[in-house]
Amino acid sequence: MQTRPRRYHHGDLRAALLTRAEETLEEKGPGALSLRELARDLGVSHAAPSRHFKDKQALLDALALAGFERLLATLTASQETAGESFADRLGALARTYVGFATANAELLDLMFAVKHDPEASEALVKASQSMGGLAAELITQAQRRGEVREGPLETIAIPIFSTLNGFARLAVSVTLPSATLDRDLEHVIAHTLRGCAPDSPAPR
Amino acid sequence: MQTRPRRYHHGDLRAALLTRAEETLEEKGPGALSLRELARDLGVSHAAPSRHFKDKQALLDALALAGFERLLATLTASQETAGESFADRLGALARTYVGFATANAELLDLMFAVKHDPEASEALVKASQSMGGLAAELITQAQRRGEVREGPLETIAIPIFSTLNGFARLAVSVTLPSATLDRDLEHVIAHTLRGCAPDSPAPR
DNA sequence: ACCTGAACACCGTTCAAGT
DNA sequence: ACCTGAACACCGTTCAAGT
Repeated sequence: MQTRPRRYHHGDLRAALLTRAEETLEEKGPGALSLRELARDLGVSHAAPSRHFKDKQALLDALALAGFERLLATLTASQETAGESFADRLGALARTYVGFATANAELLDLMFAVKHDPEASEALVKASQSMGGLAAELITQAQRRGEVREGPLETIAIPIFSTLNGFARLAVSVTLPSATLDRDLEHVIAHTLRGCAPDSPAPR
Repeated sequence: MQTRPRRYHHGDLRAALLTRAEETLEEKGPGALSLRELARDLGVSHAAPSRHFKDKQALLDALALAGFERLLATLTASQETAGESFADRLGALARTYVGFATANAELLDLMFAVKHDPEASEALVKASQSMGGLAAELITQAQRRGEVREGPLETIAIPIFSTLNGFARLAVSVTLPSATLDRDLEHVIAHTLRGCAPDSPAPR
């Protein structure tokens, strides 16, 4: 009765699992994520997912990795439409980062979770380091423009990224009231800019 | 054959559950935390924990709450032995915070987890806000001493706490290499101090 | 190559019943 | 008041077997 032959079950179980998993992750939290339920939702047997992910943890790792890739792409795009000044670029980065965090709260939690499979960790470390690379670009460029103080990269990049990621995660946890979130973010950006400013030129 | 009569099972199941839960949390991660195994470890029936925690989540919430209380106590103590200057006090706070984070990685994850029971959340929000109170004290005092720029409290406290908590969580996740952790923390402290410094007095 | 079905050992939660 | 034992509905994982 099917007009077109149905392919395997509907094409790409692996991708379908990831998509559906991320939906239920964000909707119902990580505790409610069950391989069996995923399989049920997609109309395959409960053992089918094991063909694509050896483990439940393997699926979570894949989810986290995809999250890093998406975040990195969004951050990179934010830099392309931003102005030239460090203030503009940092602002764009921060707002994009926090936007991603609030829209993907559980996913962000997963991405920075303490525990991962040792082998998947490698890919995850690499992915999170690409974000460090992006921050490095931003800063060295701003240093060349004289908008950021001189000094080894990591003495500036790590504090900035700590602040950004820290604020994003506070925003997403119960800690910060969401009513003042936008305003608070602007304070964080302003504060960060202060900390990056070059030493005021000797007055004369 | 017991020389002394055994009390109920050994006194305080609730406390015993929390203690044991935190041990296995830090040892084997949150996924390995099972109420049934906890009960087995303590030699009670698998249904016994439900007398003290209506839920698995309730136990996790209690764990998080205890974590906040312990962290707050440690931070408060760190201020009592620290010097008078803002640099000293902030440094002591930061080192203590990061020390707690690395020693209690999984617990910190739990404390700032996205999802909690609505009713437990209230207590958790209150607990995390006491930390805000501690930061507030630190800053207003430093403002009075002229070591921190003027301005509404939240424009300084939120950025500081974001940085602190952000660094602590990066340190604990896969993101930062542990080899340079101490050095990186000092950079973060120095950077934060810069961002808090009062405007340089008008030269004359 | 990809999936199924049955099986195994484990969960969390509930509830009558015991002391 | 605090705990037990059985029961229920659910897991993740494995493995022979099917196509």
